[in-house]
Amino acid sequence: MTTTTNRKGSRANAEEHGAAQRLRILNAARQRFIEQGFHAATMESIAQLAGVSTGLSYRYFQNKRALVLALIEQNLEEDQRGLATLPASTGMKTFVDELAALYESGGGDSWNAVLFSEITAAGARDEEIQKKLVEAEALANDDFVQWLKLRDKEKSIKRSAEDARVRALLMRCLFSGLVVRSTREPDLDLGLLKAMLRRVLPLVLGDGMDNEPPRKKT
Amino acid sequence: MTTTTNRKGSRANAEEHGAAQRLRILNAARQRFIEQGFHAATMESIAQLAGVSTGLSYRYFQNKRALVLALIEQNLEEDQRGLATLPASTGMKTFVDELAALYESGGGDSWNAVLFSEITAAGARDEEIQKKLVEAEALANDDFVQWLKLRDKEKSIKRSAEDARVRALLMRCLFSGLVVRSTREPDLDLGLLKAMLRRVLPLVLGDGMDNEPPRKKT
Amino acid sequence: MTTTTNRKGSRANAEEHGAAQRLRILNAARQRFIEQGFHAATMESIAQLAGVSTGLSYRYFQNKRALVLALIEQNLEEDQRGLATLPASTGMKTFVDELAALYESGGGDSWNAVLFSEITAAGARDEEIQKKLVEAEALANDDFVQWLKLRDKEKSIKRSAEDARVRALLMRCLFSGLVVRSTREPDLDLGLLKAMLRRVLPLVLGDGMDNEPPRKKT
Amino acid sequence: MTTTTNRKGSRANAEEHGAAQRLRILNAARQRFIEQGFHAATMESIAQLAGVSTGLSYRYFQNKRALVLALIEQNLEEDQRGLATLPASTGMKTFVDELAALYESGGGDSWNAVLFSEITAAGARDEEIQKKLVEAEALANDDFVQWLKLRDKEKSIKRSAEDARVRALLMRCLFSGLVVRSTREPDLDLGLLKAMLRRVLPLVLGDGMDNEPPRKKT
DNA sequence: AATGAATGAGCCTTCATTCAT
DNA sequence: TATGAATGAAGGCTCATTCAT
Repeated sequence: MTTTTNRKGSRANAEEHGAAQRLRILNAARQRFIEQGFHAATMESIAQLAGVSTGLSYRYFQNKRALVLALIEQNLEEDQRGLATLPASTGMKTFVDELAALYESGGGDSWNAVLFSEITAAGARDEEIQKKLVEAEALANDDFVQWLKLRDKEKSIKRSAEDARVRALLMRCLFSGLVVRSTREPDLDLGLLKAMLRRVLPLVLGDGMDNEPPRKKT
Repeated sequence: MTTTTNRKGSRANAEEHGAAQRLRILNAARQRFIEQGFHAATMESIAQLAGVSTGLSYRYFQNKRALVLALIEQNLEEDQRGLATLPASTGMKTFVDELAALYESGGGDSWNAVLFSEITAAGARDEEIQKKLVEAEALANDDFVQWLKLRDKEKSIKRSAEDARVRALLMRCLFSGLVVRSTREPDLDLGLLKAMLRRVLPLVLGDGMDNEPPRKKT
Repeated sequence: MTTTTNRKGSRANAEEHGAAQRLRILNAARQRFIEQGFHAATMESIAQLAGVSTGLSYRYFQNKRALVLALIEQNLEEDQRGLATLPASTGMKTFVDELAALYESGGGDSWNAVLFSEITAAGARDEEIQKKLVEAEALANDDFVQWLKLRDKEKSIKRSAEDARVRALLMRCLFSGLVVRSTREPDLDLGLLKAMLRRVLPLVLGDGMDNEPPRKKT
Repeated sequence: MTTTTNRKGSRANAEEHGAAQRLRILNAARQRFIEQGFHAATMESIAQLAGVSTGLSYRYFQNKRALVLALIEQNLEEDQRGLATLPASTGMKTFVDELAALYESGGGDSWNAVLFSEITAAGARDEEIQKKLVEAEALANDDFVQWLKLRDKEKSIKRSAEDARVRALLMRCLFSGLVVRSTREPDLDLGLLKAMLRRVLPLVLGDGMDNEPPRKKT
């Protein structure tokens, strides 16, 4: 217990406390949504898991939907953090292993397969969620494009700006596809998966690739 | 009131009638699930759209969940029908165009993006749905593997049995990924999408590919 | 139990049944609103009193507010029925007695003092209720103006059209005032009340009144 | 922070401060009750408007109901103040204009039409409120009776003691009726209203009136 | 086979009130 | 005196499912 003697400290503590509460509720929501889905998870069970009263949850989140919006943000932040700490020199082998691990664990945390589908579905029925979702995806995509460009530069590979966007798109499709498939083909042979990844990831990472073929106009 | 003269005819008519009713209810459910999601769509609105009473719906489907199970089956059948009529000689250009169209339309009918996510999410909370889903995916996957093998044979390409499975897996990941992304990146530049597909589809179709690299043991 | 042999009869019964249900719920609502007020009366207690389930109430009334709207209509209808059966020849003595009785009983049924205030207050916070209320009042006012004119005609009294409106307004103010006062001065000496009425009602009924003074422009 | 040098001064300051706080809270409650009604107005919004914390409100008023009780008192005091400053010589014209203005403004402040109905309704559900309300009405009535008597004396009119009570009752009924009608007939033609008042107010003020008719026994 | 009225459990949300600081 | 975080009970409303007809 930090005891502070001045108001500023006290207020800072209150803010910290509030942020911590908020996070606990949000994490509880994440867990319950994953376990039971958005509709089946009740606000009461979320509050209970967070160790607060139902009413208090509504001080931190306007309503149940606001939890989804906050989760989207949280996911984006975690993605960005993850990418920021991924060395540009990361080799294919690492990707193969990490993607396989992702598959095996059902999408990890921020890409949890069930949550991913729940949020996608929720977006279809709620304009605000959809808007937030599209925005977050765009930002995440930009981040990955930047990462690819940085990687090219480090490896002294010259490629067109569009090329990075094409590769990022492929990566994101693969990624999303893997996440979804992890629930629909949970018993997939990981060896098969890795073989697939080893075949397709070079297209994403671009190592030793020929110059991309010319793009046709739409 | 249709008057039938013999019992057999009458029963046959009745069965036909019943099957038609069932189908109308199922289609209504599909439409409502797509429009409003599984939870928001009420049994009453589904029955209304189908032109029957609420009570009658329960003669054809034991409960709301049964509608999801039936939809999974319906999707599988439509996939199978689609693959059965897809010539083994189909070239990459066709695939590129069809996948782009799929993206643009949000996943078409049996792969409707919203329904797809709804069902994925539903599977996470319902063992029976999950079981059915996994089964259907396995069958659909086998079908595609067969199609690839047939294609290789027609083109007189010799490949290992596993190679087809690897390529099928890639295709399914791509497919699922595209469906999901169509809701999360609805404004994606279709030219970019096609460029991506032109780059990756050769890996699936295997035309002009080098021999696949040796697979490591898991 | 009336047994009907044809569909029409059956449907008619269903409609009758529905109307009866609706009425029972509405009357239950009236009673509970009077006893407990609009906010304190719960939908459950209303349904219970009506002998139906909570859910069924919502088949007949979209929401709690709709009960208020229906009550306003019901009140208007009862007022109109009451006025329609009030002989134009009704003398002052009858009015005095009836108004005193009204006071003593707290406003009777359609003018129940508590309900009256509840609805007035509700109107202040709900535009739709307010609109309905104003409409109903205007209609009720017109009715009373007509009644006064009819009375004048029967008594062969010639008065300006505006005169009837002035007297109707006075009557309505008195009426509303009495209703409200019946809760705020419940122990009022009825003799005093009657004395007051005997003094002011001639102005309303116009018997033996001088010609009204000329009206100034606003 | 005001620094006071002696205890007495300090306590006096504190008391003043407390009274001011109390008044600010009460006025905030009045405003919110008028805007939103008794139930819709939350203690938090009242405190906020008063510029104090929720918890502090409970130091000045035991609970939400206590605010209503205090408002009834406040209204009574304002009425008494108003009457005390109303010259006994006030003529009918002034009354007509002031009552019309009252109508137009929805009852002014202490007789605000919405608050008036809210409080009336609240009294029906709460014995303590009802008691206070009846008491306040009796006092206000007495005041008006006194005022009428004073007026008679100034005009050297001799009337029975009961006569003043009859006229006071009429006035209060008119008053209450006008207040209520101002919400139920907000678009009333003010000319009509004034015509009505000019006709009925002589009965209240008693100027040039014949001796009242003999009163019958109840 | 067909209807749709009826049920009732359950969820989201609000808010008067309390209390640790 | 003052704060505002926290509680928790309760209410409006929905909807899957049943059942009398």
